[in-house]
Amino acid sequence: MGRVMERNTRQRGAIRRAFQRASRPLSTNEVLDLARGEVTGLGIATVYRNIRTLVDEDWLITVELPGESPRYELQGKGHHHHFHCSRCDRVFDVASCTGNMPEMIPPGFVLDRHLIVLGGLCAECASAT
Amino acid sequence: MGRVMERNTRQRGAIRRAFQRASRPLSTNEVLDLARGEVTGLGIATVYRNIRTLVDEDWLITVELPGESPRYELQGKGHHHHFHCSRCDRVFDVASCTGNMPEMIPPGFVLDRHLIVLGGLCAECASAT
DNA sequence: GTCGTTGCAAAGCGTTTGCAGCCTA
DNA sequence: TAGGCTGCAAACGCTTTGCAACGAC
Repeated sequence: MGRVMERNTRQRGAIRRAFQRASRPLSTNEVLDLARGEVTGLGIATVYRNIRTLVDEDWLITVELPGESPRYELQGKGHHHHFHCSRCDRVFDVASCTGNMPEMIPPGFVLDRHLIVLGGLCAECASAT
Repeated sequence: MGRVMERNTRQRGAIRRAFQRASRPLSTNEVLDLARGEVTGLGIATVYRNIRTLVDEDWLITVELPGESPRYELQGKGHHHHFHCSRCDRVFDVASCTGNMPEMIPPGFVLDRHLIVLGGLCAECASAT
């Protein structure tokens, strides 16, 4: 019994800070770029391993998007959805939810989750047109 | 100029029929399994190549789901969304749409698409519990 | 000193591509 | 018969894993 102590390495600290500073979900490569600002030579395998660990311990949640590699963001933001910018490829949080999902399902089906992904241009890319 | 004639091979015919008979979006492997019923020895590369061709000529549309490999279905079904069964992994069409997406986006963002994915158990899996 | 963690390189896995032979038109 | 199409195997890109060295506690 008893969980093994988790160690605080420079790498793990840099990865955690990348998420804490970001206001949006990050991809593995975005984390690698951000964390390399602190830890040069940081390996991609270390980023993958730490993200998995942080998801396992519920510090991060996985944000799955259609046709995209997963993003990750801090746990505890409550129910929300996401917006994917087709120009810069970044993902942003969207606060509200339209509700009335249950009306949409066929008879006999049991609904236990729903996901909404919006797409288009983020404010930055839209104004840069 | 002028497009090159497309040939009707046994393989392509079997792949087309798999989609015509299915009432739901199919994955590459589902297509392989179904089409192999007609064409033994059918190669997976042929399935990938034909699906790509059929999407390019708008005979099929791509159904992208978060964290899943893409499914494909016949073009021309109009606006609808999808339900993913977490037990059998099959995907089903869902007819209606809740609307009021535009209200959800942050200021400055330009919305050009939205996607809703419902999840849970399909009628078959739910009744088999 | 222990043993969790890291970087590197190799292994996996699903998808794509090169190629020689096949087969439709 | 031309050239699009197919099956096989190799190549790809992304993610995971094996391993010896490293370093947090």
